[in-house]
Amino acid sequence: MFKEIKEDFNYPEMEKRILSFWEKEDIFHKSIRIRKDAPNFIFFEGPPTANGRPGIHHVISRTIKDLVCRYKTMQGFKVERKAGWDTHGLPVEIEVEKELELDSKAKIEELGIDKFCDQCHESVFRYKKEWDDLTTRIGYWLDLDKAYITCSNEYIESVWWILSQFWEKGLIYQGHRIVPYCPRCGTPLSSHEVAQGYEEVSDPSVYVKMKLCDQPNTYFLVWTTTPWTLISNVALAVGPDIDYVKVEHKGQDLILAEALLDQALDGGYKIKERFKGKELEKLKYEPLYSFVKTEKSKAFYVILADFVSVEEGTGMVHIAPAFGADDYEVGRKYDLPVVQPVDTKGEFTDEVTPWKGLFVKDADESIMEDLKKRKLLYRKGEYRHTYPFCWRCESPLIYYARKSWYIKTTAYKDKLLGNNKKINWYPPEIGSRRFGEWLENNVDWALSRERFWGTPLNIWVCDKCGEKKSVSSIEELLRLATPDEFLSSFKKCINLHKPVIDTITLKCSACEGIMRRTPEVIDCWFDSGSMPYAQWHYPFEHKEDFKEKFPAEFISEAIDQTRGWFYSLLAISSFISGEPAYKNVIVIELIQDKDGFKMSKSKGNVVDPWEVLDVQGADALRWYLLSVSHPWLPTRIIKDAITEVEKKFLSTLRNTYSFFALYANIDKFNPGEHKVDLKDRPDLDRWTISKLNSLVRKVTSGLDNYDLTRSARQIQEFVIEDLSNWYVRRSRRRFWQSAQSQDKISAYLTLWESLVTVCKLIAPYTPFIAEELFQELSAKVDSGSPESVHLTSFPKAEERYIDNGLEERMEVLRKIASLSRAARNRVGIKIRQPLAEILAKVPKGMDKKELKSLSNLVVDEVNVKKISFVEDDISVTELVAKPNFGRLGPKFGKKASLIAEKIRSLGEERLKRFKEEKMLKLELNGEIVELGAEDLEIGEKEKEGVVVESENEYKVALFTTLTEELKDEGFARELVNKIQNMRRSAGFEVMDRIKVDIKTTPRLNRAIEAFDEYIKAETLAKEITKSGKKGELSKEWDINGEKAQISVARIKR
RNA sequence: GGGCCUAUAGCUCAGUUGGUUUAGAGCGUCCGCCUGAUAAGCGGGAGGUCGGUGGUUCGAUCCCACUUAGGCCCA
Repeated sequence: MFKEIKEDFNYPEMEKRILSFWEKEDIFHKSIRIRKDAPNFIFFEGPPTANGRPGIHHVISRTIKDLVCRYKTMQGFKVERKAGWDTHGLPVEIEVEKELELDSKAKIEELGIDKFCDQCHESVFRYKKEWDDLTTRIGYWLDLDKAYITCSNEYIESVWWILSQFWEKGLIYQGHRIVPYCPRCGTPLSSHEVAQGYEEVSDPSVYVKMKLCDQPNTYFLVWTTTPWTLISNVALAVGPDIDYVKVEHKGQDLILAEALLDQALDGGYKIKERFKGKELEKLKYEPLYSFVKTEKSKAFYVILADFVSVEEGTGMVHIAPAFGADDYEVGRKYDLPVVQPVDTKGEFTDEVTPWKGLFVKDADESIMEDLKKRKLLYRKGEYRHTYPFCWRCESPLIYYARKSWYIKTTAYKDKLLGNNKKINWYPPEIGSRRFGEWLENNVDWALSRERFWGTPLNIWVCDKCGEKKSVSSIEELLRLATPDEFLSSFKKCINLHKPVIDTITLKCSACEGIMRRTPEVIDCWFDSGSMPYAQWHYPFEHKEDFKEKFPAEFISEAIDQTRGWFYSLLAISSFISGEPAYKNVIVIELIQDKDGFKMSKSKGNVVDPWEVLDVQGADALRWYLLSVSHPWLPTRIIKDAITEVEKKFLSTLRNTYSFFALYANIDKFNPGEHKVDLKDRPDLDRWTISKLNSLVRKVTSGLDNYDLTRSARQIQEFVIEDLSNWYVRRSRRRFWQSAQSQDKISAYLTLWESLVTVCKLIAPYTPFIAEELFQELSAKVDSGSPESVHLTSFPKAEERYIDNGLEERMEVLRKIASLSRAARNRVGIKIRQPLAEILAKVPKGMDKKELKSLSNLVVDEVNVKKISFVEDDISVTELVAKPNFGRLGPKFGKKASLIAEKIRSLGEERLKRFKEEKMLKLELNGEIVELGAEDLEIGEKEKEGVVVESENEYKVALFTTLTEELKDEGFARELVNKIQNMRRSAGFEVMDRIKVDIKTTPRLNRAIEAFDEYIKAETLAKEITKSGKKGELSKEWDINGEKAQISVARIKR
């Protein structure tokens, strides 16, 4: 028996049942085990950070990963899926800082770095269970037990090894990095943190004069909004191609950009000279301040920079490399000194005598005062702009140079670009545009972070001679370590994290001094980018695993990873292995709320995945996410739309199965016991199987090209339109017939084969319903069937079953059926009333004989006696002409109405000719009148007794004249319908035999006599009497205008 | 501020890479059909200045420029 689907069917409940089946039978691992000798399909799991709750946006990436892995498994690959956890990084620290109410680095140090890191470690795993639950619930098959964890000693050791490889090649160096820095918290902020704290403020806007060395009474006019950085000025930048002028103004010569003259200067001026920016290069000027001893030859001259614009200021940009990223970059190019007389609290150092100890921004006023006194201040005002503030303490941030370690990725930029070209990006433009263009502008990777919870940078520096050592393994660390009490306790319990690792010192190989670890940890993107190696603890263990499982065939993450994981994987693998770490990548856009806004806790528009999973279920959510829009387009999550998906697709599939189960159970039909060759099945069945195989072909090629959405839509289209709405609907009577004919068996087999194949096609998408139906349709009835749909092979398209001509002809017929229904609809003749004939015009070139053989389907569907096909236009309409009075009136005056009458009476022939010639001559009382194209409109009118509907190349003419015979049949159909309704409302069983009594008019009686057998067969009636005696149920009806009292009663067997 | 993505019916999306006729689906809505898949199924109608403005062109939803809104990344 096939399980019939109950009315209270509940998706989440079904899914949970399937989950426990998978778990009990270990289907996931079986699916890998049965492929143990198969070729690998390598998948890398991008590690999520488990210190926050998983959201609905995680469901989409996990669904896509799961889908591809399941598909490839069914395609015959061994697909191992090792889970991973990203555990380090600033977000974790911030979370813990909040929990422990710490608001600065000093507070963390006060608490103890060891305690802080312990807390971070714990925090990272706090939500792991929730992640595991969600992962399992949505059906994402992942090896959670074998997960790699980025904060484990093994993982860190691999990362160290990778870092030491960079070091060996001289690709790690120390420089400065300009970071947004909070002087109160004493910490740099990540860009994410900075973005949270922009506010609009007023800052000073000052124009300062800087005197040229070699020209008397001549000044550069310079603009800035941060006067305090003028103390650290070392150069002036101009745009090489910008036009500059020297003007005479208030008794002095000033140099500035021509475009900004009127904006910058107060009052009149006279232009004395013009030059391009590049002509100014190397011109020396006198420094404003010299608190910091700087070699004069190395600074205080004009440099060229592309970032200079003429949008505001003077086109002369003041350069202080310690306080601006652009400044620093261009400073490196010109080898400018980094002057930084500001301490970590944001206060001037002792060198800056007048303002020492003052917070830099508080010195602005006084500095401007000083410049004014020295007559170097041209003008000051206010400037409104957005400026970043610390999200924690609201102090203004300053851009500040910090010592930082870099990886010289620019040294192998060409390799990165070349490797990027080897990656298939979905969609491709991410690879070529967003990612590719960004790679073109690659800058060295700022590796270090001045934080606590991260992989410690493996570089030790000698106190005495500055010698540096990059430690590549734990073994090497222990070998080189200074033997002391710290080392002995370290050996007992290896912990590579801060602060323990900082207690380990090394002997300097150069000078016998003591080497201490540089205090920084590394960017956590380096951790995750190392996963191809570190997940295997390579090269210390699993060398074979690594060799087999690199690079990944496929990864998929959200678009915010472009500069994150997508880059770090590429940057590390390009150096270590010379290849990209992944060959195919699906980039996912972010999930938005129902109004297209991004979800955020503060907006309160976050959708909890469990709300959906507990109501609509995982399959509905998965199908929604994949079918509704391409992963790389922003997808809105709308709960009602998920319900729609469930109703539309999943329920249609379920109903189709249910239909099969209902009749198969009645007939005790076992698909394994029957066989009908395809060539012996009716056209409709061969069409269905052809469509099915076409579908398999399309879906396979879509999935092979990672086009998941298109394939989903094609499956949906097949199930709803072809299988349910055409095959089942047109075949219902075949299942209903009582004899076990070959036709009936064909119908069963065709539907069964289609359903089983669909189960396999959707198994990667909606693994639960696929399993549920497969269990019933195959696992239970077929002893040779695998125990789970996920252990089967993906269907292969049987090309020999695909009959394009047949598919095309069916399309034509469906079109005709649809037009015929529209025609009936328009004249209000219901389907139950048979009509004599339709005449159908089909596109040229269609084989009318072949069409004819299929046409019984339409004859039945639209209830006509005959259908004829023609290629030429159907002559069931006639042309009619309508006079255009708007034109005729002015043109002919009084004669207009006469002409109009003539126009109306024009014959078909003349109108046709007019249509071609666009001109017409009429004779009017012996006078010839000439009419143009716009004087009359030509329309079409249906001939009497015919209704025409048309669309594009199709046209259908329905003949509506009713003969008495047709009326008889209409009555009979009407009676059958009423009797059936009565059977059901009386609660009779499907197979019950009945007797019918109809007391009615002579006209209806005639019809009953004519269709006696038909009525009895349709309603399972043994006899039809006319006594008027009431049965179990009696009712008065109006049958097409004839009164009738119908009674039904069961016949006891 | 810079780069990139998105915008088509009330809603969710196709499509237009190749320029011209009537821009298509589903849901919703209205009307109707079917009736042993029935708490199911089917059809039809209405609904669009293809985000806005300007340009190129004989002709633009599509190409170009600008612009608005949303998103991502970077400053």
